[in-house]
Amino acid sequence: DPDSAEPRLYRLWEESGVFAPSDDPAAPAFSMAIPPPNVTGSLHIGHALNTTLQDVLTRFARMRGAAALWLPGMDHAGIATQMVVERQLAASGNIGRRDMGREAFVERVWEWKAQSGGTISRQLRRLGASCDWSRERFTLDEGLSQAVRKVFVTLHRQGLVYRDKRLVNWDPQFQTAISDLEVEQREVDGHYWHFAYPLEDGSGEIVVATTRPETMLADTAVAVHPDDPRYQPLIGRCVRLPIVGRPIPIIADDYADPEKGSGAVKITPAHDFNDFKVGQRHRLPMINVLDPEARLNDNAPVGWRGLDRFAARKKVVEEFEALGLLRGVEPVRHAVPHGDRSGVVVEPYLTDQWWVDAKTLAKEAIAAVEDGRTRFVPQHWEKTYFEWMRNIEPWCVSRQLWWGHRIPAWFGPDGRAFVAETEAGAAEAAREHYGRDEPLRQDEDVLDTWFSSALWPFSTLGWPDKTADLARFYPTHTLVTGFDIIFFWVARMMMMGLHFTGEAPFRRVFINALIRDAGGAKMSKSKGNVLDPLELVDAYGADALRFTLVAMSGQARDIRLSTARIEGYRNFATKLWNAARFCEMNGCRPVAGFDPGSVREAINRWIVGETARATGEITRALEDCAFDAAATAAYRFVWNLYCDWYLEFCKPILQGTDEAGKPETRATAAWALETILKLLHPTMPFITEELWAKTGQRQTMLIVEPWPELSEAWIDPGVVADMALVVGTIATGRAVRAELNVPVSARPPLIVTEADPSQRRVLEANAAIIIQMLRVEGLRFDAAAPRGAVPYLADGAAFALPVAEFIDLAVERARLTKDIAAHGADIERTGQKLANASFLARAPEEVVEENRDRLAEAEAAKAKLEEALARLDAIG
RNA sequence: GGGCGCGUAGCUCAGCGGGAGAGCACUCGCUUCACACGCGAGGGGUCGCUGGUUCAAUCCCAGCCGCGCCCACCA
Repeated sequence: DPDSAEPRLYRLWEESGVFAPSDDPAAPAFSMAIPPPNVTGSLHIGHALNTTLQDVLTRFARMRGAAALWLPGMDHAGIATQMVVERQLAASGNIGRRDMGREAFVERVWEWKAQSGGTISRQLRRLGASCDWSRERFTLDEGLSQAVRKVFVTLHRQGLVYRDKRLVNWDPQFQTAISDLEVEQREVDGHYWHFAYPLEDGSGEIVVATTRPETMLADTAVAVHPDDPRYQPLIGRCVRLPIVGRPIPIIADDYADPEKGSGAVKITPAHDFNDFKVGQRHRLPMINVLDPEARLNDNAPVGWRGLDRFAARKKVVEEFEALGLLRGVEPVRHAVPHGDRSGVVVEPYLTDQWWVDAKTLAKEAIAAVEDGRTRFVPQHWEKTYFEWMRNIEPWCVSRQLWWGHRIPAWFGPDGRAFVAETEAGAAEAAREHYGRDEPLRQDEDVLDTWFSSALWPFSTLGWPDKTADLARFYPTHTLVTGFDIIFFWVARMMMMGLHFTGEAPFRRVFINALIRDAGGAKMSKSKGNVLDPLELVDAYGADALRFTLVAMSGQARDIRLSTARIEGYRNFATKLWNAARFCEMNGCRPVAGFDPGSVREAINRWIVGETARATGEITRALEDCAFDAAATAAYRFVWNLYCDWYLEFCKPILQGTDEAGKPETRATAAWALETILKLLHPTMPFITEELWAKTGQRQTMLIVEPWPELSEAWIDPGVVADMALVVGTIATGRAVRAELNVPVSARPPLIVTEADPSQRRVLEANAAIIIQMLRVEGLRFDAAAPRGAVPYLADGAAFALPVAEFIDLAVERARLTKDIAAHGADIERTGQKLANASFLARAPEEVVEENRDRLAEAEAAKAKLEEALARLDAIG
């Protein structure tokens, strides 16, 4: 019962301190920093996937003897959190943040953080996350704040952080600058309006087009292409800007595209990124006509001031129409930039902001991936990373918000900025500069949330102090995260990590998929297709959810999650439980000092080898982050090999009267089960830990048991071949019975009509197994099958089941004919291949050999079946 | 416009140079003493299309068709 067991087991782990890395100096370090969730958020299914994969890697590393540290923490998520709290204030009818004032508002956010901040960590615990809570960090805690200040000041001193007045993406809702990455293009319906601007001397007009008529109030030029013959005579002359009345020049610039519209384009340097560059080239005035809320400001004509941008748009169009200068309008569907959080249209806006010289920092971050210091898995994500990094733009890091790291810059009376880690440091610098004490005012702005996130892998380990943790656990081993934050986060951690520590912050980046609903749609609250991980845990258990997420975590970029799949893996957990129960009921308990390499019994030697094989597969898969392969290998081994075959093989021995074979088989079954529990533990920690305790006297918990390292030399090819014959005899025999509708209750003898001496030995040795599993009455060796016995072939041996009384001759004839035809087709194809001279000449010898064997086997089988069919015809 | 990825069984996906696999769904038979969340047996696929490379192509290359995502684009 996972409901009660899971929390109990989690408490046991947590209280015993096993989540903290071992301090054994001999243990190699393995570390990961969690992608810190939003402190006021709650866990969604994407977190569940991300968390599960990290936990699998952590538990795997821990069991392999590493000092495994998975460091948890939360992000203050500046704009997102501020938004939530502002909404709460609005909803509760409280005064807004501006009326509250900065201090009161920030206090309010801290209150909210205290109240909701525990949600995520509780949810992570429910999933079984084995992170070291004693090292939990928060991006706004004192240590990390110190790291942030240190980084900002250092970068500033190095000229990599600077203040600049230029266009930013301005979010009028939050009234802050946002970075390019926080801008989301949305397709919307709009219009192209064609406006005529009269030449200043009244000798004509020039037509420009725009989708944002209100910006014309800030136009400072009209540009045409220098080679455009239509406009040659106009270059250097002026138009009189309607409504405003300002004369503005007609300039020549390559930016104007003669193919587009009239070939002339209005230039609004303060409100358009392209126009800004044109304005810089031509030293045009930059007139900002908007206020922070995107209303017209005092640079707009009297009578227009205070008007909202969209109202202004309408009014400009009306005005042009009234002036007889509207030359056309056409509808257009186009992409318009929106704030990703606010959802409102953002405006290019001219302000002073702090910038990070990302281009310079990117150089080493690119090199580190190029030379493999950091690898992406799947590797193709490197291309995405390179693409962005090689075209990176300066990063605007200041935000006009209140929730976040206050920028460590103080302004003097003349506006000069003094950047220092402390106010005292800034004051000292100011004193030095001015020659006396001057009043300083700290920058009101805070840093982009991602600025502190960029430091996460080393700031959480104590940087800038030279802590023991930093020395031991940095760089981290693997980062597990989603592709949606490669730019926001991964790239920036690479830049900052390399710049400040000289080492890439992680050796490997595993990019996990995005979870969609069963139909492939993105999960969203509005669509109502959200699967809440906690509800799934309640319904199926954390292990089943975890196994599902791991099993579905291939290299594809999305996962379509359905509850049917989770149900399937819940059944797997039940299967495991029942296998353990079987062992318990049959006295299979771990034996101290048991040596798997020394077992004698064929079935036991076989399962020992298969266990070693599965262990190797799973280990390699986990090493490579091939999570789905690991899950599939484990699933198949447990269900289709251990349960379906091995435990069935054990029954005749364990439930028989002969005591001689029992001890070894019990010990082997228990050992294999124990190994299974270990192999499954990273993925299904709860049920395996529970079964670990239930199936033996344990000194330690499974979570700290050593990972199995089994010799693949235990895979004995002879035993594998022998058991293949036993399996084939049973499986094919069952198929024959089923096809011919032989009742389950019928117990014919099994007659072995052809078997070479070694096969005969194997069949005799495993007779009890065959008798029980094929439900036959006995095993006889007799070259002459009785009349009406049904023949079948398995692994080169021939068998007959005397079930004449149940046979429908037509059905049996059809069965034989179908098999003969199949062999015939095989013979033809293989024969053709072997008749091809270039195949014989160029294909590797073992491939040719394989085909010769195939041909011989098919021919022999076909001959035998034809013989049987002839006998049948003789009867019928 | 630039980039990335995906088209394999009814559905969701593995496989990625030597006769196509899994889970779910479907059909048939089983209350067989671990398990009906089960056991056993089945049906079902010109591996998107067209060329090329190769003794051999689902797998490698090119082109095309279809789908998705990211970046840029408010003349």
